[in-house]
Amino acid sequence: MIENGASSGTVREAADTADPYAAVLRPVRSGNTFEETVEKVLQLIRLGLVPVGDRLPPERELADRLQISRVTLREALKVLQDAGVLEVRRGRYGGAFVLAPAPVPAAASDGEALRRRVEALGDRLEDTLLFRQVLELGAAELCAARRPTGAEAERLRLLLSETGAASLEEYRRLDTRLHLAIAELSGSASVAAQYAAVRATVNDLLDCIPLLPPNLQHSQRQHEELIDAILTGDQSRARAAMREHLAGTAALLRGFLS
Amino acid sequence: MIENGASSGTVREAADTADPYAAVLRPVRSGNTFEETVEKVLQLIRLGLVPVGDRLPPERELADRLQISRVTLREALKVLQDAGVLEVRRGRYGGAFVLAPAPVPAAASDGEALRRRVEALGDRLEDTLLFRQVLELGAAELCAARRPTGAEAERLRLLLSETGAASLEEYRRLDTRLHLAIAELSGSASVAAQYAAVRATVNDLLDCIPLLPPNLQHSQRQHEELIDAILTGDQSRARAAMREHLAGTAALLRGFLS
DNA sequence: CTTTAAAGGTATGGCCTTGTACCATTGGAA
DNA sequence: TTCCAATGGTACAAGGCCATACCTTTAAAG
Repeated sequence: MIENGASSGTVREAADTADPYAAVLRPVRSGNTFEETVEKVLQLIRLGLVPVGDRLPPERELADRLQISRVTLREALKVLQDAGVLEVRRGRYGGAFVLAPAPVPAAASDGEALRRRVEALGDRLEDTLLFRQVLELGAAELCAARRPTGAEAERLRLLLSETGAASLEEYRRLDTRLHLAIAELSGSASVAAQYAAVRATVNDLLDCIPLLPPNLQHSQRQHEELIDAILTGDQSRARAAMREHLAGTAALLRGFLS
Repeated sequence: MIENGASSGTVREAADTADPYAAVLRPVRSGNTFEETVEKVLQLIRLGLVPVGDRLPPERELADRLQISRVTLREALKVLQDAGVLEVRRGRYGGAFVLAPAPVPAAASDGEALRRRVEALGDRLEDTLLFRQVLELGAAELCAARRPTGAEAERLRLLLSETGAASLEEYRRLDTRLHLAIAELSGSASVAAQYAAVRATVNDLLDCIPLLPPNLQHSQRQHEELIDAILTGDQSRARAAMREHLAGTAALLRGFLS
C-alpha cells in the first residue's frame, strides 16, 4: 500500500510535520488575467514609474509587453478609469493619464488606514517584509560585487542626488526609483522583478504614514553611505548600510501599528 | 507636449538609458494555464518531493491546490503520461505514479546535455544562479535569526543525517529537501516558493553532470557547518557557510561548461 | 485649412478554461 | 462474495481571453 508522504524507497522521510508540497502547490495564477493586469498597472503607479500627470505607454505597447490581448488590457484600464485613477483621452497625443497617486488617498495620516491595509494583507505582512529584506540585501551585495562604473555609476549618483533634493511629496517616488535601480544593477532580472512587486506592496503601506523631514534626512544619509559602498565595491558595507536603512522603515511601520 | 520618460514635474528624470518599466512590464502569465501546470507538476518531481515510484496527490486535490479546473490539470497529466514521466492507474489506490526522474534522463553525463539545457535557458542562466544565491543566502540568514528549536530543529537535524547517509542516487533529492526546509524555516512563504521554482531549474542542470563521492563528502561537511550555524543562531556564519556551499556548485557547473 | 499619424473605441469568431454532474474501475473491508 | 469509497474518465454548457480587422478622434505638421 502506497501513501503520500511515506516513501516507498529506502529512506525514511523526515519533515512530515509540515506540508511537503507547500512551496510548489500554490495557485498557478492569482486571479484572472484581468485582475493581474490591474495589479500590474497599479504597480507602475505605486512605484512612481509613471508620475502623476504623466501617461501610461499606449495600449498596444502595454498589451504587447504584458503579453495579453488589448481587449483584456482595456478592461483593466476601464476599471482604473472608473475608480478615478486614470483619465483616458482619445486622439493623437492622447492616452491614459495618471490622476491620483493611489486608489485610496488616505487623507488622514493616522494609523487607521495603515491598519486596514495590513489587515487586507493578513498573514502576508511578515512575509512581505522578510522577502523585501532578502531581496534588498542580496541586491545591494550583488550590485557592490559588480562595482558599477561609467554610465551605471553615473546613473546611481544622479538618482542619489535627485533623491536628496526631493521634496516631501516626491521623496517616496524617487526613493523607490533609487532602490529599484540597485535591484536592476544586481544583474538579475528576477531580483528586479520580484523587488518591484514587493515594493509596490510596501509603498501601499508607507503611503498611510506621514513622512517627516528628520526621517527624510536620516534616510538620505543612509543612501549616501549605501551608494558609496556600492561604488567602491564594498559588499559587506553595502549590505550593512542597506540593513540599517531597512531597519528604519520597519521600525517606522511597527511604531504606527502599536 | 507630454512624452513618456520625460516628467512633467519639477525633477529631471535620471536613468533614461535603461527601460524604466522593465521590472514591471513582464508577461502577466508565462504561457497558458495548461503549460504552467505542466511546469508545476514537473517541479514536484524535479525537486524530489514526489520520489520515483510514488504517486502524486489525487487529481481533485491537485486541481484544488493549484486553483485550476480538473479538466486543465488532466490535460497536463496526459502530456506527462504520454512523455513517459507518469503512469496513471485507475480505481481506488490508483493515481499518477512517477516513472522517470526527469523528462530527459540524459544518459550520458558529458557536457553535451548540459550545454543544450543552458542554451534553452539562454540569457536566464546568470539570472537563475544569481537569484538562487540571493534567496539561499537570505534564507540561511533568516533561518539562523529565528534560531529553530524543538520540532523545527529536529527536522533540520533529521534531514541533515538523512542527506549524509544518502546514496549517490538519492543525494540530489535529499539535498534539495534540506535546502527547501531551510527556505521554509526562513519564515517567508515567498522565499520558499521562489526558491522551489529556481531550484527546480538548477536541478535540471545538475542532473546533467555526474555526482562524485568526493563532491558529496565535501558538500556534506558544508551542510554540517551550515546547520550548526543555524541552530546556534549565528547569522553571519550561516551566510558564510551557505556562500561557500553555493560556490562549490557554481564552480562545478562552470567546469562542465568550459 | 487640409492632411496625417498616433492614439483610443468597437465588433466578430474561435479557442481556452471552468464548474458541474455523472460514469467506470479498482482493491480493501465487511 | 458483496459492498463501498477513493480514484480516474467523460460530457456539456457558460464565460473568459485572444487575434484580427476596422472605425473614430485628435492635434501637430504642412
